Amino acid sequence: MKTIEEFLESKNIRVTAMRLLIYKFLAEKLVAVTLSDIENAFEKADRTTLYRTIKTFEEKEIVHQIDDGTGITKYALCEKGCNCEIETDLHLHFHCNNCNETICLTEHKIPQIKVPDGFVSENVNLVVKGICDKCSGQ
Amino acid sequence: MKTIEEFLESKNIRVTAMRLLIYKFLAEKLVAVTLSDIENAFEKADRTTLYRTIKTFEEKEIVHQIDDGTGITKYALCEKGCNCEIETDLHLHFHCNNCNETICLTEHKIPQIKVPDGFVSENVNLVVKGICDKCSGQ
DNA sequence: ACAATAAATGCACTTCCATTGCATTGGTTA
DNA sequence: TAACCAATGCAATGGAAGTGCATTTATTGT
Ligand SMILES: [Mn+2]
Ligand SMILES: [Mn+2]
Ligand SMILES: [Zn+2]
Ligand SMILES: [Zn+2]
Repeated sequence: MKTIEEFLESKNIRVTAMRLLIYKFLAEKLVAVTLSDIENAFEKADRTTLYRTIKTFEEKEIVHQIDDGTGITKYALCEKGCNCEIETDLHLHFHCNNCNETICLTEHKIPQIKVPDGFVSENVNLVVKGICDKCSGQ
Repeated sequence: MKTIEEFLESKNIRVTAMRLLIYKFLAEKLVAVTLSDIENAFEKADRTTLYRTIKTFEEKEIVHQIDDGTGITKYALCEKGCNCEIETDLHLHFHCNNCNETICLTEHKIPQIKVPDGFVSENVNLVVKGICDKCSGQ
């Protein structure tokens, strides 16, 4: 079991106090978060630092960005099977219309989508909207 | 063959000069447009009017909104088979990474997506990105 | 240990798009 | 014609993303 420090270093991410905190914050969250969510969790920190930290995580491919259609970019830690570095083979995302939370369905792969002749598919964004398990009352 | 005026009235949209112009603009476009696109096409008109016109068209369900992941909302006229009033049965959209245009693939229905137990799927946003037929050089 | 260097952070500012309040215009109806 | 309501125009706001630059902090070489 690697420590978080070792993990970050293995991804060529310099370890700082702020980065550790943000990583832990993301790790204990079960849902995708916005920059504002992180901002609210760390009121003392500057927004730019949080922004650049998440961008660093994204570049180093330990976080992926999610466009769930709300207009606000969300982020989540990449998990085993996430494969976000590969443009194909992305998992799908679920956005709850009730609680407004967005979660990765890592194990749910996006089916092969047929496109008309002449079109070349490079990657796919698939967001299912509806009611999540917590909100569906069961 | 209904006139545009008759069509708008049948949808409970009051006919104005501006609305006719915008409707025709959308109708002759083969791709989804942004508010800025409309703005550039009608420099004399105020941005707010264009904005509210497109929102009216959306409410009255003759236009649907497209989130193609560029961060800028796009709009396109609903066509036969569009069914955008019904939350299910949406068609897919294609965004070209080369020319940056987004088009409706109205005839391409979104396959049924399985979600885990407890989750209820209400609708789906599916955007395929890649190279369009014009840009793929054929 | 110290100086030189590079990276991370903080602050201010900007840009872009979406959206709203309110005054004005214009068209419809009694 | 007067009254009314919808459409339009102008101005301002707000939210989110992104950037320039100064400062602090960490790393490296001597
Ligand atoms: Mn995900
Ligand atoms: Mn469409
Ligand atoms: Zn929910
Ligand atoms: Zn193209």
